[in-house]
Amino acid sequence: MPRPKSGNRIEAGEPPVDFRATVLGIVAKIPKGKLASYGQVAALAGFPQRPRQVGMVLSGLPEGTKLPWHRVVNTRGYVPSRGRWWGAFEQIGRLRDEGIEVDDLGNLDLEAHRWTPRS
DNA sequence: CCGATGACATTTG
DNA sequence: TCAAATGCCATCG
Repeated sequence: MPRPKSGNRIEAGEPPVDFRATVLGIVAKIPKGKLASYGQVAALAGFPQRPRQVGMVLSGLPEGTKLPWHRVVNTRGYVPSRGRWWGAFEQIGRLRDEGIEVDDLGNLDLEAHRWTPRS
């Protein structure tokens, strides 16, 4: 597996941090064509007050990750940074492939595709 | 150890 | 309605 260049925080200790693992688990459960906000995922992970750390976890995701992290957006309803970030543009294109309406800026209709977990 | 930063959220002006 | 300020917690330098 690729060894991410220095700067990848995921291996910065890489302890059994359930937070990271849990968050990734939640993201992995997001069905195709659905969207979830950071606060949503954080809350499902058991930490309703830690949306930022969720972003940090996703920021350390390896390039070959299978997690549909691109389905995780903020409450505003747009993909991270609208392209300011390293690879948002490519992920935006993937969202379109999922059947989600996304414009070039990464803006999308979160409420229209809001993923709601059921007990 | 302490200060600054951050793929955010929420509240106030 | 939009823009700005504040809060929360973890990681980085």
